[in-house]
Amino acid sequence: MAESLKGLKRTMRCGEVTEEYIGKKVTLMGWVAKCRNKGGIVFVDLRDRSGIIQIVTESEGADPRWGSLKTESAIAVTGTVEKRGGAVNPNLRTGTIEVIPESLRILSTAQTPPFLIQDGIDTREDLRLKYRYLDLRRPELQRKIMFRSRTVQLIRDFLSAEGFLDIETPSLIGSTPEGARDYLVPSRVHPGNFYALPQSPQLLKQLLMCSGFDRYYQIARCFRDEDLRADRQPEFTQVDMELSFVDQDDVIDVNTRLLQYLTKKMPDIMDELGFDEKLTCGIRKCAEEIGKNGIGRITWQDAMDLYGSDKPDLRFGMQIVDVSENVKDCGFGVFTGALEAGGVVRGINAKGLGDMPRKRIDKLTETAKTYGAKGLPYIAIHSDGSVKCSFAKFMTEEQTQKLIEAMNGENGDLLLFAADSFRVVCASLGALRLELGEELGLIDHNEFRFVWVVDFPLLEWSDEENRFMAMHHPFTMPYEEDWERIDSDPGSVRAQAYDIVLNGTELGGGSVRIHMDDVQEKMLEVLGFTPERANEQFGFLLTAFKYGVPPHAGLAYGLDRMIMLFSGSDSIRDVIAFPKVKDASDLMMGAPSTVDEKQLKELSLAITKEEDETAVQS
RNA sequence: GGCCCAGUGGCGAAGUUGGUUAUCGCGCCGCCCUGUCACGGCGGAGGUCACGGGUUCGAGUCCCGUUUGGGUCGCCA
Repeated sequence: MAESLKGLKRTMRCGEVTEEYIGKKVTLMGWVAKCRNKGGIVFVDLRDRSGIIQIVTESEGADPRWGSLKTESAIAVTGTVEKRGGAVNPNLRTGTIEVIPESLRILSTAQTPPFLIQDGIDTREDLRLKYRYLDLRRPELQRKIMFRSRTVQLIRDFLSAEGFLDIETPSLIGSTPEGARDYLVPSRVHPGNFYALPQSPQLLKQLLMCSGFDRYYQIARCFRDEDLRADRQPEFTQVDMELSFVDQDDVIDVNTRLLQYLTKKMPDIMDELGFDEKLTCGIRKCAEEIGKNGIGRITWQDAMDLYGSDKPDLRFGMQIVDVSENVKDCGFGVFTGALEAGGVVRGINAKGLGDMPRKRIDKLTETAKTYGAKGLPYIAIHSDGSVKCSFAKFMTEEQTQKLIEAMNGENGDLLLFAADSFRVVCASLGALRLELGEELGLIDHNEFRFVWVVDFPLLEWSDEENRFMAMHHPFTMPYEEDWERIDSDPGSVRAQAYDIVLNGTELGGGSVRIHMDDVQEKMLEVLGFTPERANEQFGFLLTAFKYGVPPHAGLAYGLDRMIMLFSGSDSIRDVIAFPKVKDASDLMMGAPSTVDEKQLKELSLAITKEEDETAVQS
């Protein structure tokens, strides 16, 4: 059935054939996307990664197999390019030409695929992932994967021109239990000992700074054994970089220029690959904006206060308003109670939703509750001017009116409030803001809005651990002027840490690192490390820092997220060739799986009975 | 670990308060068609309604459990 390639050379890809080739002989190879057999004449759409071209055969003397080709078979065609004899197809790049074949080779006949190889299909994700190699044939995914490759090349071009060195760091490293759960790899030669796969090359890149490679970057695979999300895979790729003898502004500057470069270059690539014009246009607009004005900065505190999030979506307003002052003397216990407990009372104004039905408000309440709010007090100002306040009986007419004024409430507005700890209020109002912004159509999905979020807190209190934890990581440099409060008020110390945020998604983050040993020692002490444990875990780094460490700082992007956002994808899985599903398994390869008893023995591992039974069952 | 959503021929969906032979579109197979490109026409095959149990005279439909996938909270320094 299958024929060989012997004596044939592909001359170009399908989409690369242009009118210039009219009259010339070409050899094309690809997949049968569609076969339209009209009886006396057969049209075959031949597809490869570059696009589709039409092959036309008339019955007189043509290979009869043209009329009965199986879709998705791999074929080779030699023939002559001609101007179309019939109507042109304006939807196709090769729509004015076609190929009249001389010879056909069926390189491999395809079975009927389990789903259609087309854009816009609505097939179950698990089926698509089981046959990922077929799903990847769809033009939509082809475009995204090729866009990813081209973007990585742009990143390399830019960083290389800026003097960054691409240096690889190992994947088998020591485990550092701070932060995310590690993926562990058992050692055969050291029974009972384990490597960890890197969560990021953090410590290694800092050591490269000690070695004098003052500008480093790496497209680095990272691993975190945590639950998945639409924008989170257990195995993902970072664009990781570190610079010596620089401060925060230097890092932000070079990265702003990187993003300017990328957004400027991307649209042409996307046009070439056939992306949606609106999306490309959105990126062009963004490039123009940040090319002229750079990328704005917002402090972590402002981001939290105004948007309830450390990754604010700036594509729309609906800012959070603090009304603590306005309600501190009212009769509503929920408000006053929260204030007495050291919390805050804040609200958002959903313009135009004042007539929202009660059921929908209940749904919003559920959203607020997911984020820890105990309820959702609201004032609905109906379009006829009548006011429905869910806590009216605790308020005087005057107090309610003042509250409405403070919220800039007008007829037809819905005012939603949260009264709780700062954290809960931010989380719930921030989530409501996003939900309502979407509902009100305030978010333009072809718009791209960057922002640098700066001045993160150095530490974050953990109830679970009952201690302060590093918000970024334990090597993050505090602001000098805040450092004196490290004992008296550790929570108020700000860090020289920064995130780059795009449309409400954290694209990347970084910090200036501590290069002074007294600060580092104190930091580890505050984090609850005994000198012994610190030495055990980071001893190599602390020692290295004793031999002349340059001041250094860096940043790492989530490459998958970056590609996801710029390609207009809803899920990170669309821009990763072989992604994993929610429970971190691979539906195509069937990983993870059980292994031979022999392999376990070599690794000095034993599976406990209970898990063994589960393994046998599956 | 919690919560929410979904699973009906190969694919996507419909299926009413539980009621005869489970419906439609795409795909697939056969025949016809010389300018199609979402080709068209005629005909056909293809279903343990995710799995297990229960309620009922009767379950795709109701209940319980399981499972698979998605979203999300926790988690992700």
